[in-house]
Amino acid sequence: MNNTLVLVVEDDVPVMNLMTTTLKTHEYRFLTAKSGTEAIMLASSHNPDVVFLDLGLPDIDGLEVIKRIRSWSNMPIIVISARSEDSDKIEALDLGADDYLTKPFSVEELLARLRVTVRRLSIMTASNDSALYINGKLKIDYSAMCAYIGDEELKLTPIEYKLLCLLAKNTGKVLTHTFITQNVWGRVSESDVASLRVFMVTLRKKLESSGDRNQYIQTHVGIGYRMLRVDEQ
Amino acid sequence: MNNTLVLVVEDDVPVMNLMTTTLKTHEYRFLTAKSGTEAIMLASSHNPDVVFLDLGLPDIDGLEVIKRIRSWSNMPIIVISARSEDSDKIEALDLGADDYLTKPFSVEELLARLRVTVRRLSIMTASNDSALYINGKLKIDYSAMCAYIGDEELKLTPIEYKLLCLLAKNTGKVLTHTFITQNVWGRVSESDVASLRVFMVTLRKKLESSGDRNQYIQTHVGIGYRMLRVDEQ
DNA sequence: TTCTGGTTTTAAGGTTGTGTTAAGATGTGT
DNA sequence: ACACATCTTAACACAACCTTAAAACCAGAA
Repeated sequence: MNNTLVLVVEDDVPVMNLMTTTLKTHEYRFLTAKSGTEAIMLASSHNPDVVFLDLGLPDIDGLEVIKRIRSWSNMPIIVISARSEDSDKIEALDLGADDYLTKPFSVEELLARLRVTVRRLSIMTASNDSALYINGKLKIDYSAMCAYIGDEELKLTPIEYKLLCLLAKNTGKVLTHTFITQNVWGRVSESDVASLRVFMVTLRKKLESSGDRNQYIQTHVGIGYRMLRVDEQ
Repeated sequence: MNNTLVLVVEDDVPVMNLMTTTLKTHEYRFLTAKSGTEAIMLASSHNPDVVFLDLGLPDIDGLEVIKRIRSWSNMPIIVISARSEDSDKIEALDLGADDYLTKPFSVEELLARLRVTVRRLSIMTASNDSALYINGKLKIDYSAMCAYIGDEELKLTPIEYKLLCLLAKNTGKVLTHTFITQNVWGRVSESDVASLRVFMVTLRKKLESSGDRNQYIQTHVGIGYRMLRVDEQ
């Protein structure tokens, strides 16, 4: 079973079908978008592992889609385009695309390049992430998606958990409001910052439960929040 | 100045020259190998950032070179080959190549794909590293958005922090009042210069806390301010 | 010395940002 | 449809921060 989630952005229905059936037969999970705005929304809300992006979209230019996604994420983007000029390739690659295939493309090559990308992702995550995060009494088991204070499991909602992980993975760094909302909600609107504040309250309360009086999360006025490394106690 | 080291593996001298002169003009550092065995030796001894690999080599098959390198390293390998069959591409990519260009290739595209690879490398390493400014006891961790005197963290307000960074990034240079206010407030009004003075007071006070008697910030009457480089003490 | 222009320092509003609560909206599973 | 959990939104008190003004200070020049 393959767990990779691919976002396919393509407005031409036959091509789209070709890609999705290919992905399906090779047991990839996938999402589809027929326009740039839809693509950006899905990319932010579902955080796919890879994006297949056609440049010729009905609404926004594909290059603009790359730019928007790159403003908040480094997710791999494989461009699949009918434009075969060198200048098009170079522009897309320099804007942040990871690969560029020209139509008509070979399905087998597409799959091979997808495998390259997935392989690279696994190398990156394997080397950087460890499954267990420990800071003071706080523990996070990423693979189990659980957090603990001491031995007691925290009952966190999905957003609270995401928020805690984001802070934990950046322990010591100040994260701006917009960075946080982009990574948690995948968008930035004023109201998200208000929500963020509410979540910080509940998250802090839960962290302080079980009599743990450590100050894990620090506020930076006008900027954002930071998770502190805490001494054992 | 570009610090990326590229290993170019190619037995055809004209093509080799094309690549090396291209790399030279774009200020990449590079090594060259004309055979598979030489390539493997150089790859292991110099640990290049990227490998350009021609598949048609006199001694070992290029695919074998990929296999050997992948047995101990994940360094990016960009294959450049005369074989344009899909099956060749797929085999190379599945053996561990990161990209595949067919000859004759566009120099500009090669450079663009090199930039993609370098960018990806920097993303992988940048996540943990933090850009650090050090001057006497003063430290600024830009990625964490924190400043320290010795080991003690300074509690700076947003404007104070911006101001300190601006001065630090221009250590040794005198910055005019208007330059500073433009960069901190994004506008220039008379009152901002008054505010600037107040901020200089508080900033200096915070820098002098913890008994650090270094004079970091110098006043230039009628002009502006300057951050001085300070001796260790 | 006194004056002058620029700077430092202090302190008092005024503005903005944050924590907190609670009610309403949304979603999910039964 | 219902109950339940979760999320969003709005409101408000409080804290942090910024601006402004005014006084003290410190040259150098008359």
